[in-house]
Amino acid sequence: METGNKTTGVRVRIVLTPDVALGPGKADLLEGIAESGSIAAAGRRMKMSYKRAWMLVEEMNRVFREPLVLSARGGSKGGSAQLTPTGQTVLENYRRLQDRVAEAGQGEIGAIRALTRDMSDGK
Amino acid sequence: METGNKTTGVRVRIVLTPDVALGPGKADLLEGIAESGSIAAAGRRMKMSYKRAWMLVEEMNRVFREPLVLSARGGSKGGSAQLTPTGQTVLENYRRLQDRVAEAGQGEIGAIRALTRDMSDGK
DNA sequence: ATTCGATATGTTCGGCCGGGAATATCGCAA
DNA sequence: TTGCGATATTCCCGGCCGAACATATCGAAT
Repeated sequence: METGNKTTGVRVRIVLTPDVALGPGKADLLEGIAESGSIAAAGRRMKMSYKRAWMLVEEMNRVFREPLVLSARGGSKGGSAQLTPTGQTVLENYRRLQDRVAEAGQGEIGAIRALTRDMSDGK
Repeated sequence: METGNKTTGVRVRIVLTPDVALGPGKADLLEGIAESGSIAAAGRRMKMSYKRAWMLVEEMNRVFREPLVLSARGGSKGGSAQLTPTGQTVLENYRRLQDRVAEAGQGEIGAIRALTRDMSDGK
């Protein structure tokens, strides 16, 4: 289905500035916006408050040279949001990064997981 | 110098259980313990309170089948700590994972960074 | 003009996470 | 046997983060 699961596997974060990073959360948010055409809907989908979703979008739009998300107020639907070409590029590259990481690191990840205690056996 | 820098590049976290993960922080802590032979010293080195360092160690020792760190109280130096073979294996695999991720993802990471606004020149 | 739903933004409030201090315990060495 | 330094553990407290409310604003459609 979709990637970037939180409760298992590996998570990748690109540290862009000392206090701004791009990880699974923002990537999923971008994807949700692209699919739903709305910041609010994307936020609801991942059980995130609109305020927080909007703050993440605002943060992303700040750190990149061009905004990743364009939003519009008003209209028949009340408003809308969509990814810019830059936003699509960032999302695509992040998803590809996730895939490559999962593949390139499967040996090490497996080696580490094999040493963990829970699940795998009964309990 | 050393790996696993926090303020730049990419960070990898292996989610082991819904609320326990292995990331750069714990890896650096393991490395510090291996080098200093002390939880307290490793914590000081990375400006982390002893309490927090000890809690992280305790957490790691719990999620893995065998402890990653063995600690001893008393003695001429007051006490000591060292990595078990399992601990060394985990640390080695994590470091190798970091390297592989950095290499395998350099294209995507570069593509994303190239779109950011700040510091792209030397600095 | 009124309605509607989403964007945009401020404010408040509670939880919880981590730091710091305090305390106990251990074992070797002097 | 006393001292030392690190491990082990508890308690308190302030700060920060996010949730939840509360508004304000916009624009197309009715």
